[in-house]
Amino acid sequence: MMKMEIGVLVVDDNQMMRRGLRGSLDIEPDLRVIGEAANGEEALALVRQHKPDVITMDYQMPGDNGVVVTEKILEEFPAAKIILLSIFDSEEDVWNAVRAGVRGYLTKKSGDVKELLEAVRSVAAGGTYYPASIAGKLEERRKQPDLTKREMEILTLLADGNTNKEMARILDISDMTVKLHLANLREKLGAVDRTQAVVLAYKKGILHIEE
Amino acid sequence: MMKMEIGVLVVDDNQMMRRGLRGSLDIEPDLRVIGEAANGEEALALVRQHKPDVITMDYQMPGDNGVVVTEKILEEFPAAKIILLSIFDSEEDVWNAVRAGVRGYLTKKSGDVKELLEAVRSVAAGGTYYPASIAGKLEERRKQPDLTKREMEILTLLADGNTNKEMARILDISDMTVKLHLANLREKLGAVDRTQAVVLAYKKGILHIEE
DNA sequence: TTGGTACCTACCCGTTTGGGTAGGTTATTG
DNA sequence: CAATAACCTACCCAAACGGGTAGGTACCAA
Repeated sequence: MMKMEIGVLVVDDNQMMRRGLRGSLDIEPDLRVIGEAANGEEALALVRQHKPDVITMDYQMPGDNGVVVTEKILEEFPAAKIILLSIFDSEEDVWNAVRAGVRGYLTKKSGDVKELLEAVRSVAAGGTYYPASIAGKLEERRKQPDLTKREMEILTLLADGNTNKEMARILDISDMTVKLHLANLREKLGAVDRTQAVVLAYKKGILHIEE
Repeated sequence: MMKMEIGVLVVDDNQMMRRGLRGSLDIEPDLRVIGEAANGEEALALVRQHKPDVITMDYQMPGDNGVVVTEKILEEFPAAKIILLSIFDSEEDVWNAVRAGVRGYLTKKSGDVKELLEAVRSVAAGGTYYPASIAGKLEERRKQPDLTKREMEILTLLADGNTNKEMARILDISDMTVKLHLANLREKLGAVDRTQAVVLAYKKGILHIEE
C-alpha cells in the first residue's frame, strides 16, 4: 500500500549542484530523481509531466527565484511538496519561503547529505522539515512587524546615502514625514540610529547587497 | 614528454559540492581527481601526500578559510597551483585571494562546468584564469587605497550603531580624532555620509554580514 | 636626514539628525 | 459604523554630524 519510491525533482540553476544533489539522492534505494530543471519554466513543465512526490528548489536562479517558482507551482498543484535550498538563511528569506508554502528549508552551507535525505523523507511523508537554526529565525521573524511600503522606500534611499531632505524631495513629501517614517522604521528594526538601521536591514535580509 | 593526466585535489567542506566537482572533473579523460578534502588540515595532508597538479579550493570552510589554507599550502609548496571557488566575489574577496597567490578565481553562482574545466587546464599549463567579471573587480580594487587599522576599527564600531563620542570612549581617543578617521574613511570608500560608508563597505566586502 | 604614513588633537560653524508632542486624511476591515 | 493602519504635516530643541583649517608625535624606509 505504501509507494515504494519517492520521486524527486531537482530544481537548481547550478550544474554542479544539480550533479551533487542527483548523486546524493539517486544512491538511496527509496529515492529516485525523476528530473532536473535549471529554471522556473523547466521546473513547471517537469512538474506537470511527472508529478514528483518532492521538489528540491534552489532560491537563487536566473529569472524567477525559488520562492516565485514555488508560488507558481503551488497555484497549479496545491499539494506539491517543496523543500527550499539556499545559501542564504536570513529571517526574511526563510519567512518569504514559508509564506509561499514550502514544506522545508535547508541551507546549502552545511551541504549535509544526511539532513537532505531526512528532509526529503519527512516531507514526502506529509511532514515538514526545518533545522533548529532555521526554525529559530522563523520564530524571530514572526515576532517582528512588517515594514510598510513607505518605510521600505525610505530604507532604500537611506542606504543610497540620501539625507532626509533629499528623500523628501524624491518622494515628494515633507521632510517632517521622512523623519516620522525613519523613526518608525528604526523602532521596528530595533536600531539606535539610521546607520544601524541599514546594517540590521542587511542582516535580517530586508535589504540585499547587489551592486 | 607531456604528462598525460592532470591530478586535481578538491577542497570543499560541502559534501554535495565535492560530489558535483568530482563528477564534473573525473568524467574528463585528461583530468583525474586524486583526492577530496573537507578542511584545511585534510587539504594540507593530501597535498603532501599526492602533490596534485591543481587544487580547487573553497572559500568558506569551517576553521581556516580558503585563503588561509592557500597561504599555508604555498608556504610549503610555492609552486602549487590553486584555483579559488567561492559563492562570494566582492572586490575584497578577490583581492585577498589574489594576494594570497591563487592562479584563478571562479564564482560558484554560475556553476558553469565548462568554465571550471577551462580554468583547471589553463592553470595546470602554468597560466592563470580570471573571468571578466572577476578581473574587473580586481582592477577596481587595485585602484583603491587600503583602510588603516584604526579606520577598520571605526568602521566596525560604526556598523554597530555607535556615535562618534562612544567610539572615542571605546578606543580611548578624542572624538576629534574619530571625526578625522571617519572623514578619511568616507573619502576612501567614496561615501557621502557614515550610513553610505557602511553600505559601501558591505558591497565591497570589507564588512561582512554575520550575526 | 628627509620623506611618507599612520596616528593624534583642537577650534569654528553650519547642517543634519533624533526626541517629544499634537494634529490631520484616507482606505480597509471587523 | 467604528476601529485600525498607513500616511501625511508642523513645531520646538538638543545632540550629533560634517567641512575646513592648523597643528602635533612616532615610526619606517629611501
